[in-house]
Amino acid sequence: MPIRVILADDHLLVRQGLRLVLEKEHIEVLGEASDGLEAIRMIQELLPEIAVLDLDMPGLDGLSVLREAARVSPQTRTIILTRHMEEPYAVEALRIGARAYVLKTQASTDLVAAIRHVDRGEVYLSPKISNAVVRAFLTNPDAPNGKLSLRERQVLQLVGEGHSTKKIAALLGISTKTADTHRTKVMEKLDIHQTAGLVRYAIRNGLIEP
Amino acid sequence: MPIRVILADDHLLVRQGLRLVLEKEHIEVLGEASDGLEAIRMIQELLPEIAVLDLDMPGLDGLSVLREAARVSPQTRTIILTRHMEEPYAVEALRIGARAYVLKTQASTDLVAAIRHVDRGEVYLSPKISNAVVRAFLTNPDAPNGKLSLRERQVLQLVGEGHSTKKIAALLGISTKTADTHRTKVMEKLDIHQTAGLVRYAIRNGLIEP
DNA sequence: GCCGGTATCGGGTATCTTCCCGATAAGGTA
DNA sequence: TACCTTATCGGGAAGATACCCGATACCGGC
Repeated sequence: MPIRVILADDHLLVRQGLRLVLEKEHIEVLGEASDGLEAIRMIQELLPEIAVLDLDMPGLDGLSVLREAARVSPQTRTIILTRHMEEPYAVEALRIGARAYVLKTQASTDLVAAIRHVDRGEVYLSPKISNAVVRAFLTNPDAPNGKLSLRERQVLQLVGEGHSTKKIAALLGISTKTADTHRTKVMEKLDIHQTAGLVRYAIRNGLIEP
Repeated sequence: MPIRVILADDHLLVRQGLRLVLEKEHIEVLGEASDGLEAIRMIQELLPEIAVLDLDMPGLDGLSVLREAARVSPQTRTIILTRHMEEPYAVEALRIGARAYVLKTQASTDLVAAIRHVDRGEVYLSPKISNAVVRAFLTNPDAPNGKLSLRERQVLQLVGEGHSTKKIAALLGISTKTADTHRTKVMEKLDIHQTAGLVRYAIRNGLIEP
């Protein structure tokens, strides 16, 4: 039986290319998602062995999807696919439970290798990231980088994308008041007190694109 | 004789996926470049009919490659492949001489269509970008970037810096209502309708720092 | 001399933001 | 067990935003 995966990346062109790569290797692509929420729905419905998640997606980023995916389909293993070489991302991803971290700058064989390793229950890291991650784990076993909680980062990202609090609440499936609380918490923690400042912070920290 | 192209994108994984897509369509991929300088060397050596260039590349971005490519191989036609949907990028690219502008969020058939159109000497734009670009050309045939008046740019900059309308009015020595009118005008002209979007626009256009 | 763009100002309103106050529950840590 | 963080939800209020309507005035181009 072939390995069954879903692909989540906001670029259709990239998804279709990856699908060809994987199908050539007899890896079955059950579905494609263009944003985080769609990815979660798809994982919940299709229960794939493996989910390949882009780190930069509108609405919900890969790390947030990761956490939610573990809830709706614990047997699904996740692979983070990204252009970020900074190890904080990788460390955070692994901490949350990702089984592999693959750089988009690597060859497609790297993704295939990651899928095969993860399918066998192993953890896989792109060669270029390995050293940095191991070092990061050794030097700093706990304490990530951010003062913000995961939920707060999600809300911040959506604020940066221009969504209203009500819209954010709808996207995350929580009440407007809760979304507002998260937003307020973010402002308090960062000591930033207008939308414009939040947007600039989100851009500086790579949560969104300018 | 098949169409001969080179691919320039800093993500190997993406390049390899695209290569499969194109080869399936009997488009020959002469070479792949992972940065702007490599792309130029490759264009100079291989003289492809078409060069597919990512806009975000380390070292030299797609637009700069565009200019240089026209010098070293005038017969090579260029296609910009990007994740940016903002029309300023597209307008600038076309101004410099790109023959097509394809979004990564579109289907791979879109890139294939672009290559075929460009090979026939035509210009191709991703459907989602077309309207915006046409509008930009019609409403403003010249004028580099200045759709906004001086006063409007001042207000936009102050908005981006996080000031309230009242504060902006005070800083500029005008009434709150006037400042509000300018702000509204900016939103209308740019077709952006939340503060977050204005901030990102201001950053993209160098009005403020992230 | 008319038209378009810029700049100035105002009333009004629906929505959103920012910040108070409060609460419950789950989870890990000391 | 006691404590803290996180996440959830609510009422209320003051201010800001987004957009609707209107107006006057200057300036430059055709």
